[in-house]
Amino acid sequence: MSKPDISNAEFDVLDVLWERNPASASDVVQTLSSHKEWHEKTIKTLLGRLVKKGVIGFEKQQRQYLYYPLIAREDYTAQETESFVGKLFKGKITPLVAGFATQKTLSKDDVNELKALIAQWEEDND
Amino acid sequence: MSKPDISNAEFDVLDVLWERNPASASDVVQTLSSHKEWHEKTIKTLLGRLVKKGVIGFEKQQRQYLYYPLIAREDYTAQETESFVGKLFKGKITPLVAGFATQKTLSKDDVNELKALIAQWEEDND
DNA sequence: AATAAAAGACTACAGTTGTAATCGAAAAGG
DNA sequence: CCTTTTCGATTACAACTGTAGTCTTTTATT
Repeated sequence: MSKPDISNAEFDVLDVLWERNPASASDVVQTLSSHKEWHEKTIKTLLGRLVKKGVIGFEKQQRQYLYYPLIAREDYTAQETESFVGKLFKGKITPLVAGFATQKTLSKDDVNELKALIAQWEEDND
Repeated sequence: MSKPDISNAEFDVLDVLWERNPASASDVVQTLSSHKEWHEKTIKTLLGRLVKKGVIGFEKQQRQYLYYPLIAREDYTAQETESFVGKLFKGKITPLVAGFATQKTLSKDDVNELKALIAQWEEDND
């Protein structure tokens, strides 16, 4: 049951499928062509690897395959976030946010969103 | 000038040096022995790789080397955080915190710390 | 002094990753 | 029908990783 490791390149492909699903290999190639200079073959390889890892599935449509994700983006991000925060911040988000704040400068909107989030939390558990 | 990639195993070694520095190879072996079942040779290899990557340095003390980090943990975490948040949350921390909150449940203390952080921010930039 | 233990250097080796090229079958074009 | 294009499948191949083992040189030990 261990989460299959998804490499960086694989992630970019998977991310396309999370946005637009199902999609054929050439759909993915098209979508990625705007911001990546990857050869078509490279993308096909990555799709194949994701299939082998059980991260995405496909169904044949005539000769082409239509691919789709087998895991939800939220689940993936939740897991990754947990391990990331665990690894670098002893599992606490506050220092992450603090560090982020000092370096990236939060916008007023960001801060308001955070406040709203906290207010919501306090309303839920009091 | 590209930040050298630090692998997971390498990170664990580096993390020891961030806590206790300078340290000899056997110091690191000792420290890691409590929570990792790594062979001494493995750790030596990792130290060597970190040196080659320019992530840590050392100075000879008689026959042994004393290793020390060449990059600050804060700098490393800042960079990693930025790329992590950029990759998974379009660069916004709020959704990260939100996702974290729904899954990991924040403690009252966590929330208070966040509030303090925000209050501080608002005081600084108003 | 002879030998064993210990340190770092070098070597090993399979699995993963990035980045494709080639191969065989099928479909589309002429 | 024969040729070219297009799919997916298979193969390639070097760099990076995890995980040590061997070699050489020192320094303890007996």
